[in-house]
Amino acid sequence: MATPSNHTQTADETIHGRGLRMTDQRRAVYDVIMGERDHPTAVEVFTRVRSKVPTISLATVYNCLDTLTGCGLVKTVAHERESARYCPNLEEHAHFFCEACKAVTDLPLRSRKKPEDVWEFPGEFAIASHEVSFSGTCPKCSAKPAKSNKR
Amino acid sequence: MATPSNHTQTADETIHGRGLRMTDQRRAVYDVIMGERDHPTAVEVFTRVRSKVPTISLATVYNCLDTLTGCGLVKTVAHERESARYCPNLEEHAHFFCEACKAVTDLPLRSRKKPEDVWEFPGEFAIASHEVSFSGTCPKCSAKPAKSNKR
DNA sequence: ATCTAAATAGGAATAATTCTTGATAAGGAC
DNA sequence: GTCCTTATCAAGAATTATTCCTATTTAGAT
Repeated sequence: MATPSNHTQTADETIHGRGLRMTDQRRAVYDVIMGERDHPTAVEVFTRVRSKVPTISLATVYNCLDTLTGCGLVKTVAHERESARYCPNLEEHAHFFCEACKAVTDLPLRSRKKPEDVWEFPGEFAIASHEVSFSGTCPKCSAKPAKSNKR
Repeated sequence: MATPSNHTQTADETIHGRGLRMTDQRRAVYDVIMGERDHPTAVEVFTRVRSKVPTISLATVYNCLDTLTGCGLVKTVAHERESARYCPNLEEHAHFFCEACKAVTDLPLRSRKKPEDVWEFPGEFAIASHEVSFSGTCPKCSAKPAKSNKR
């Protein structure tokens, strides 16, 4: 029982449940994503993981991210044509992308609301998933005196 | 006044309004997108436009698409990490991507509904735009006896 | 300790898009 | 109409993110 870390335990179980192994690389990638909840890109994950596992390759980071998302431990966030980002929040939520500071904020679903209530489906569509992203200016950047961004 | 075509006129005006020219290439690209409302990719547009302007290059198609979206005549549709698609529907709407037949369907906003009502914004976010995409199976594909897709 | 399949590192390959550059063309000044 | 300026174009090179390939390593089972 020697100080078991709470979430890693469950992740181990999930991975083993799929007949896969929790390797150092996978754990390090998972810990990076759980650690800073700032939606890093694969390259950002790579950079951070290197401090723990200096020999890891970018390809392995991509592999680990695939495995983790395949197991449902991490979610991929796509926004326009930018690099994919990774998110540890498994609750249903949307994302806000600040055009000024590039920060990504999670937007939880309001209680009792469903995305299907807002758009009209012309027929019997079977919804498997959805992705919602807002862009604009976040509170922090709105407050600032315009931030020398444009120009 | 000799038989003015309805939408092209407005597009011309919009483009001229920005100090740009309505060239053969731009018109051809615009007409392709307005013609078949099936959300083609840049390469698909390129292929179709070639029948009208056989010397056009893919780079020019990309340039024209940029110009048209910049003028607000066409909208870009991003879905996961796939090629961008282009859409002539300027009304606020979401998209449904059928995983079986790859068709993209426009989903109009229900009246008096707003996407902001569904997700919670933790602070004063200034929303400039949003993109919403659903994936799953469209009515046509749901009806079929499973379609030999997987496998 | 040995064996087998999974996983990794590293680099090559791919796909979509953007950039660069010299040539072409359109609209306005004269 | 001719000249000039600037926008636009075509073609291919370059870039970026991601995936693929393969020999080597490793974990877990026997």
